[in-house]
Amino acid sequence: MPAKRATVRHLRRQNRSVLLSALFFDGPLSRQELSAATGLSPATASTITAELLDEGLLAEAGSVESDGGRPRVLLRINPDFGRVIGVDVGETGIKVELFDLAMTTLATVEHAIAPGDPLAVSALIASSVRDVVDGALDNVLGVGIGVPGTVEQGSVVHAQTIGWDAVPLADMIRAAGITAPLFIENGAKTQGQAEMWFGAGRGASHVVIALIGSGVGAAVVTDGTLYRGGEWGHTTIVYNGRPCRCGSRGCLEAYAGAEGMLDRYREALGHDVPGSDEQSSVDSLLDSDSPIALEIVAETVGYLGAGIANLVNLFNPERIVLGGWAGLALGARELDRIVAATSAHALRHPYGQTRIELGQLGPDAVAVGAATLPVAALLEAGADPRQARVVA
Amino acid sequence: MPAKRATVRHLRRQNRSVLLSALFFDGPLSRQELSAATGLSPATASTITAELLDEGLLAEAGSVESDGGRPRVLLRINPDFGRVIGVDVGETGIKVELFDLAMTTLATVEHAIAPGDPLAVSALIASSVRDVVDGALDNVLGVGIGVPGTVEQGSVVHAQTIGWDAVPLADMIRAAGITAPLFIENGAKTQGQAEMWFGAGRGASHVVIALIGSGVGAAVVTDGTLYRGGEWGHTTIVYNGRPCRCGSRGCLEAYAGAEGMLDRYREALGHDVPGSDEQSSVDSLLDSDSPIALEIVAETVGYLGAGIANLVNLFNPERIVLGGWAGLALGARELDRIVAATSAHALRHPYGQTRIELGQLGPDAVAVGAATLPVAALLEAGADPRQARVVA
DNA sequence: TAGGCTTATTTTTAGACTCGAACTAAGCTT
DNA sequence: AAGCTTAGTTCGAGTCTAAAAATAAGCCTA
Repeated sequence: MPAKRATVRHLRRQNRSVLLSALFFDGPLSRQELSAATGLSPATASTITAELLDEGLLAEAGSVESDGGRPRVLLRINPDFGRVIGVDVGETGIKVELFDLAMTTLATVEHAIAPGDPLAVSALIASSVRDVVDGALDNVLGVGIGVPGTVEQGSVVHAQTIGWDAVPLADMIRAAGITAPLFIENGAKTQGQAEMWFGAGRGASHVVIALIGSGVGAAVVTDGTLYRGGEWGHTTIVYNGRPCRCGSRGCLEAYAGAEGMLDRYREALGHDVPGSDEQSSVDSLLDSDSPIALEIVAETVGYLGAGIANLVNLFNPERIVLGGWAGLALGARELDRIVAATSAHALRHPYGQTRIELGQLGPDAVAVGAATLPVAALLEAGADPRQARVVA
Repeated sequence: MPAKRATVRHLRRQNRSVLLSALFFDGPLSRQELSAATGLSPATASTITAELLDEGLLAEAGSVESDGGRPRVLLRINPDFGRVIGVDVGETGIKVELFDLAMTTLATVEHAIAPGDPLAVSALIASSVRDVVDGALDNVLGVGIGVPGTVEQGSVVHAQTIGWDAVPLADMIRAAGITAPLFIENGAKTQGQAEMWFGAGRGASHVVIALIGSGVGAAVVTDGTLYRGGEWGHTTIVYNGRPCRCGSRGCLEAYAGAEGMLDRYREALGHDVPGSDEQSSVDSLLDSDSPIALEIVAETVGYLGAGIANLVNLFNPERIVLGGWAGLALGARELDRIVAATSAHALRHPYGQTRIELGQLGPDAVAVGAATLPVAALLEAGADPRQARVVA
């Protein structure tokens, strides 16, 4: 039942959408190039661009001389048509960033948060949003918010690690006076979206972005669209294995997550791991030459390889992107062995079609990815003229 | 980059498609009901049905009297517009079935095959297709073929269990004189498709169909569309566990597949399992009251639950359909315990949104599912009039 | 410096399509 | 038989894309 009736208006929306997307992703293009890139006739490309220019969504971006012929006028998305905001709600703090439509960072604000107080957090988000736009909220096309948990109907958040249970975040932020459209999504997915648009996922359409931090998550892209689920970390990989904080046993996260890795290290050592915080502890583990540390790292690589192999077998991706702070730290030193471990566990055929790469964006990508949500909505709706704001 | 330009012609195709789909899935409908069901205006519903009636794709199906008003004329897909054929290529034999567009079985042919001889099999498929239509090949809209392996570009088959490596099956069948359009797909997926259209998956749009036979596979439906991959059986569930026939260790299949289950039973018993074939051996295991058998079954339920939980966590389906001959045999006796084991391993939240059910179709569903492939193509393309055959 | 040439856009025109409104068809009730 | 009710069709308006023709804007050459 996904098929939906189409009316003549949908045509224009759809074609506006492909045209806008072509411009967003493939930089400034002339009308002619646009026509070629989208498959639209030059006539249609022309009328649509005229419309979009008129609405202020597009802007001219110089022209390219030719050797004997009318020069092409380049067009691009007008970066100043509106602003988008990305919010990264982490386990210990929030980060709010303001972007223009070229995704250039214009302002950033960070605050620490205490766990378990959604009301305070939503108020903090609202005030930070106001700070970052300096009061000019009417120019904001939307606010994307990445949260460390699952999101229902785009508005209700369940985030165990910060003690949120069925928090109606969208309503709360609106109640705090933010009227711009809100887009709430799992942080792993916003980070995955960022890698897809601007990082290691560019150009591919079947990708798994594996995110390894304190916990373990994954974002799955199939046929170019980001998939909803993705609780890869709580996939059983050792039946009846180590207890996991989720209540089950033998989850991948309990072995390959930073916390699980350090727990195992601690047990093997018989004492605490050096390092002031989790991140430096992981570094010290990875950099240690002691046999115990080497063994723990080798084991981790093995478990991670098996976990990645599961993704390869299930999703048959053309690319696997290894990200997350712990994933990047481990991958920077051990990528070859991770690849080998994956190969040992995966089916030959899907494995032969995939490539494992390191993520290109740091964990800050959560906010960028969150900010892409309103942009994606804009591109997808073809910036429906019926919703377009009048630009004075 | 998935977005594609739209022309005014696509409109009609799309609307023909939704209208045809409504009729296919929701039985005979009047034009008025069609208009309501599809969202099309009565005018458009009328002109499109007129067109389709004219082309022979639709037929009238009586009328419904009303209390004081013009009676509604019911329309349905003309079952005799064309025939479709479903082929089930199994590990020991093939089955070829002929259907009309109401998916009524009109003829069936079965043959045994020897493994490792693609040429003979393709010739056998071709001759069986000819047999089943009694020479009337020009009436056939398409032949769907379910194979026990992976399919590339819809034509090249890799099927380890019958010794096929990169077999260009489509070309071979065409070379054997079958000119009808061919649709080749993994058998687990065709079976899943059958459950979606006619079985336990009806009406849902996020479903995982778990198929447990000698081996283990899954078909994943997201947002109403069947996903490509799905090598669930070779997902690591016991790190460094039992060797699997795929070459890796600890795969789910080595524990929850019929073969793996019987292997473990055999080891525990210390001697062979009673039963003339795999299927009867499984029955005897499931029906036995011996402590060893009970223990093996309980273990299997546990592994299977963990495997299903992985699917729940990863895909967040609204429904899990347990199928395959061994899955049905096990599920018929142990569904409650399978549900409990799944619950023990899955995250509470996605688990709360899912329901586990038994498949409603037997393993014969492979052929039916295969036959749905050309039907799906017909519905999806809206039976493009430019491709429609002229019906004398 | 004026034509000619080349390439890029815009205008014009034709054709396809959906929708709303008016209209016709086909039954039942009184 | 007139009126009522519901089903389906026809017509006109409006939207949209594509192909073709026209125009714009440069370079090159004589």
